[in-house]
Amino acid sequence: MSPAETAALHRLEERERTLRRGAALVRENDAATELFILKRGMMMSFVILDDGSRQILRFLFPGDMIALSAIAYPRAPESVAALSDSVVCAFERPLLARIAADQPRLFAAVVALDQMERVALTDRLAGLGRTSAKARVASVLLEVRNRLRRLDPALGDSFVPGLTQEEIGDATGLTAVHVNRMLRQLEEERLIARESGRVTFLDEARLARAANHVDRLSGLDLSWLPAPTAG
Amino acid sequence: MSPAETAALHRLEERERTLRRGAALVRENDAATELFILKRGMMMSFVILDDGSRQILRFLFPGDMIALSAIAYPRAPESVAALSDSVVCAFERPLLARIAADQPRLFAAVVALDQMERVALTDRLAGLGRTSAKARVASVLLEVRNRLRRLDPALGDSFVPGLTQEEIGDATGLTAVHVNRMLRQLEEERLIARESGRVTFLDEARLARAANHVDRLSGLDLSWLPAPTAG
DNA sequence: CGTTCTGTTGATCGAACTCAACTAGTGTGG
DNA sequence: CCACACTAGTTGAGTTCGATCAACAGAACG
Repeated sequence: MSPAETAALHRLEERERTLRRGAALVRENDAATELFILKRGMMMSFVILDDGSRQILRFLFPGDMIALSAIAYPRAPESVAALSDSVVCAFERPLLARIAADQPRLFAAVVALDQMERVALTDRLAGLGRTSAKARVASVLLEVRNRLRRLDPALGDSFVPGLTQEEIGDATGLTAVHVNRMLRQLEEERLIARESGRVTFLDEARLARAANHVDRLSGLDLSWLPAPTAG
Repeated sequence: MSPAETAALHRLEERERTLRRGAALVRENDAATELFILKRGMMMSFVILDDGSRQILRFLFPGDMIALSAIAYPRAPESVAALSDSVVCAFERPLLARIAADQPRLFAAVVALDQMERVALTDRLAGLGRTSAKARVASVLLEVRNRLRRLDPALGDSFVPGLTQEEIGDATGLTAVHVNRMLRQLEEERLIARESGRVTFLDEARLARAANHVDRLSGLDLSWLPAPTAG
């Protein structure tokens, strides 16, 4: 990465904001002039339907870009709230425009990251449409563990998801009661173990199979991007 | 739009390819070096799960960009096939890179379009997770009509979806049998009428309510984009 | 030290699936 | 030109998965 690109990235991270668990960062239909990068903690984006039910669209981890849809929409299409105490960096829309103009390679990388998220979204869509409740719950566990491990490569088979069963339900389109039964079933089948909020994968291969899990980790390919611009 | 931008757009549309109904354009895991713009016809992107079931991720209409995920992934994460006889324009990845570098404003517009599609995807996700079978079927009908109307503003309440009930089922996570029953129910409730493949909306307001439909048409906001570059 | 949140468990209900049979339209090859 | 096959749609009967309702236990918390 060139010095100019590094500088541009740092400019995005000047203004920090702290959020407590449960706090809202963006509300649906808010005017969308700000974008964010999650610095620390875990957040979620979601929508509330007419009948009051909630669908969690995405879990957010440090490094994730929040509210990129502000590129196209004047109002936020989804809400964002903190699942744990979190820190975000806020920046204004025009700053991104300047990057698009001055640092095309950097902007293309942002777009590429967004594509990865889009693919994750389609995987989730396929899961919701076509897999069993047990598979969806297993899938959330795998996703969270994998994201956490990207932050701490030393993380093994044991971790604390930091999600309530209701939150897992809202992500998978299930009720909290049924999530509970599915977790219990995964436990009975010796795929996972649980103790006070901590989950341990006992047989990850079998769990991945039960979840219909597709591994997309096979490295990105950004080689086709334009060469770095000078200075 | 500046002349240079127009020229760049035309360069994307030099190579045309024709597809018959049912023909595959991209297969999951294909090497992804090409991108496409749909010129005429209707297509779909989908994935096939381990158990053989299909989840349709997105219906594609003229003007839509196909396989933008090639920006990030070396292999296609989803398949694309023609729902009717179609024409696409193919171009190579590096051509998009050149646009990113030389026409930042144009590239940002591409990104904005992609965001719109991302939002549509999240709306679909919420529908799959949290709405009834009837709502999902109604939602597909509304979506297809609205997209068709964007191409032909004269289109009224009567149209030919050009989808089989099985395809509607694969888009909504339902079986073809149940889609049939839901269509019949919408008919009995006098929300729609059907005759030999043609669908007529009898009470669009009530249909939209039944579908939990969110209208995102409220204009885009691209005003913050950088100024056009010279020539 | 009550109140609230989260998790657990049982009983019952209902939406959507599965399986099966049948019809109508559309080719299509002999 | 017809017989056969194939696709798409329709309908009924029975089953199942996950929702709903309800009750309670423990932890967290002000």
